[in-house]
Amino acid sequence: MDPENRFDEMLKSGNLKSTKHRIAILEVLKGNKIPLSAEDIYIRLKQNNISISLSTVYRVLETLHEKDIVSKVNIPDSNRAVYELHGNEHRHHLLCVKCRKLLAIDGCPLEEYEKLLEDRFGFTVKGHNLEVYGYCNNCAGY
Amino acid sequence: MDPENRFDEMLKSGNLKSTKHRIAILEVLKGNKIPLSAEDIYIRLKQNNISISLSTVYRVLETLHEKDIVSKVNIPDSNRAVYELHGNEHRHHLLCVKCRKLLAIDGCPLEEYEKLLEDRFGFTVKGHNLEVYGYCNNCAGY
DNA sequence: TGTGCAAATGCGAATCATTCCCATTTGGAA
DNA sequence: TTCCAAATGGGAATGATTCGCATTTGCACA
Repeated sequence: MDPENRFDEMLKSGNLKSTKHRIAILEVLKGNKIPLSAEDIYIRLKQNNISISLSTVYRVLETLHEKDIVSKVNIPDSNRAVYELHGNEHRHHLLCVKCRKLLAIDGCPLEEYEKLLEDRFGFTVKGHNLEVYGYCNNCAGY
Repeated sequence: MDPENRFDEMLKSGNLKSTKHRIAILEVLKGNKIPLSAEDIYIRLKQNNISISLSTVYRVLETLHEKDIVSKVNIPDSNRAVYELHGNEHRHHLLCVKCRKLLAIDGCPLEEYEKLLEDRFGFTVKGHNLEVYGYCNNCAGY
């Protein structure tokens, strides 16, 4: 199945209309291994001569995030969020505080921990945010 | 040792001058088990007839955070930060997305995981942010 | 294949936590 | 007590994100 049809399916399964902007944003995300900010996406779309408003980029990302099509990553010590198409499994990232590079980590160490918290606190866990930061191997010497 | 002297010590050990505002902020934090936002602290100080500027509250919190006297907690899905006096060990929180209550969790499940990441990615881990969210036992039924 | 209407979008203004600027005040070393 | 770097006040600036509202568009149904 070609990518655009796959995106159509994803949108339909979330009861979302399939619009050229949503497809275009999904395509930008698909073309990047690194999570992108709303503005990054906006700029890439402009470069591809796609006319869109920054508000729309935010709205689309928010919508796609609600439908679990896109995941939202909060950058530590910053008020920026970045977004990525997620496969089915959720993941976390390593942020280099020097070069600001983000590395994706597959898997998540918190599954049993969440169960423990549910037992201990009578809490119904819906999710978590985890970002790990430090120095990447290029920046390790400071 | 009385609390004020203890705060003096904490400030001195971070090469910080001991000012009445810093002491007052530390006292507010000490009097609250729940992490407070800069504005929460500002309001409490005003209620105690302490004249202070909101900028100063932010600056003091930032400084105390840098010196590891206070820890900063980012609230998921919000651009607010809250602060608490931390004992020596770091901790995480459970956020109820309905009533917005924060529950402190003692301990941290990520110590070995960080070592694993260092080995796997050649990354020097400096820290992490982890917040878990869901429904507390009062809000569990939605 | 047209029609209608809810959903999506554009665009600029508004929000809101936080930071910045710079003039004034203050802690504490000497 | 003096003096200077550090701390503070207060208001403006920032910057990411959201909101309001008029306009456009996807698509279900006729």
